[in-house]
Amino acid sequence: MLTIKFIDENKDYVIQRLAVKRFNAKEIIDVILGLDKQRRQIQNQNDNIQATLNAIAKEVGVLYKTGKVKEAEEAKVKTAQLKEESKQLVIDLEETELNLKNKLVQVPNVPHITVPDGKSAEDNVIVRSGGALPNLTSDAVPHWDLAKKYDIIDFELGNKLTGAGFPVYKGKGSKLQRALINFFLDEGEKAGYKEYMPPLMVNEESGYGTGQLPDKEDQMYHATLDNLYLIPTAEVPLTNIWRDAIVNSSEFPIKATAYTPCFRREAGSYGKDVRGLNRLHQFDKVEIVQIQHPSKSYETLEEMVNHVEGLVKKLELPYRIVRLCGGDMSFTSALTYDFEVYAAAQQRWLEVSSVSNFESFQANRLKLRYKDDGDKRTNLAHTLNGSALALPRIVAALLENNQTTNGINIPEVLIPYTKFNVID
RNA sequence: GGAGAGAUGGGUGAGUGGCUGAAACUAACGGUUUGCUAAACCGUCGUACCUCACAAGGGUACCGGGGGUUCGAAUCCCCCUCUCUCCGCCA
Repeated sequence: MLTIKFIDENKDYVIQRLAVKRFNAKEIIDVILGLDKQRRQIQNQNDNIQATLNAIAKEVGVLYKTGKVKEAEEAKVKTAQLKEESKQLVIDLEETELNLKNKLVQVPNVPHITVPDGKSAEDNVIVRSGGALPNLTSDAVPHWDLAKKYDIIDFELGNKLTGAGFPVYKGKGSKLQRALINFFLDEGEKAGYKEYMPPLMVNEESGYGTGQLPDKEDQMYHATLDNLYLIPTAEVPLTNIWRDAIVNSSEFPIKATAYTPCFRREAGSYGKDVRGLNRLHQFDKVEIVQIQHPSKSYETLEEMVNHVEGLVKKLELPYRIVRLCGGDMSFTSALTYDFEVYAAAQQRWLEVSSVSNFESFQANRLKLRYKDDGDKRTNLAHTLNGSALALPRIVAALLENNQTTNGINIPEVLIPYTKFNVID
């Protein structure tokens, strides 16, 4: 959520930059600024009435104490009408605030100045790429066939236990998951991230805090009896740690990482996108989060991108980093880099990480503020997060790219974790 | 799940209808003094909104959340949430 102040002070810029996200902001911004003006007027009126009421109440107290009962009774009479007026104003105020908020949450984050114009994924800009594309033999097969051949991931068994999109990892497949998780967490720790193990279910407030609610409600599994949501990403519990917090800027950067399973309903997905590990309802991911001073958040974004790049490099996967264009960016992001790895048998680039700077968009909802030393004022912090990394598509690429006639080779860096060097 | 107790500012904790946005102590920060890993003393020390220059000043709201009684509520009443203790159940 953008702040009204920012919109007010940068109206033309906001309209112009939101056009890059294919969002026409002109009209809604006028409505927002109008509602805000109205809101201030109403509050001002009501404050004045309250002040009068408070004064009368004080007076009545004194009159009673000095035995002037008659005068006190007279003073009381005056309050009735003021209270009526105030009541109506409070109703108006609440309604106006609600309207205002409803409009405000419809406005996406303003894309950073470097975000390219564009409609869809076609218009994303490849920033850089690395790693060599493997030369597979002609009998190379996609990962879902390999999973079956070596009996390491069982999709049918998952169907039996739960349903589509809930695979069962077996034997070396299971150990590979564990290895990747530990590898990612260890790398995160080396880079200065503090490890957390958060709850996998969150309450409504947390859902609102990071923006999954209200609009992405149907993407989350909802335990209605207790009104809890299964997390779609560790970003939700991890970032909400700092909901309603005021930190001293000397604590920046705050760096947190967590491994969690992630649960996504993925309503509306179909076709080759959901084949095998490409898209699941439950998957494992290590997430990194940073909270940073606004003046340094873009340096931090670069640092996070470099961290993720280091991971795919160490896994020896062919990758490319793309800067998302306005049309392909998420609602909440100001700048996003996607990481894609090449799955050689499917001959597809698979998105494995998305690293974003949300600037103060998320912090505004979270009420995550900071204070500079010696300054009484609070400001909104900047939040950033990224996957480092999501497992399934990494596994898909590892299996497909490293297949040989003798089995699937494990990248060097993972062997200390898997304790085996080939899946056969 | 049953019974009871409780929820106050960074922490401890006072306050049961007006003089309380809230004592006291403590932590933190700034300063004075003395000087050796410190003490004493003084000062500052919640958030949001309105007015307004995001200054000073003024106003309003907030003592877990919501509603009510009253001229006036941290204080009384109702509902909810959470925490603690005991019992039950249990990895």
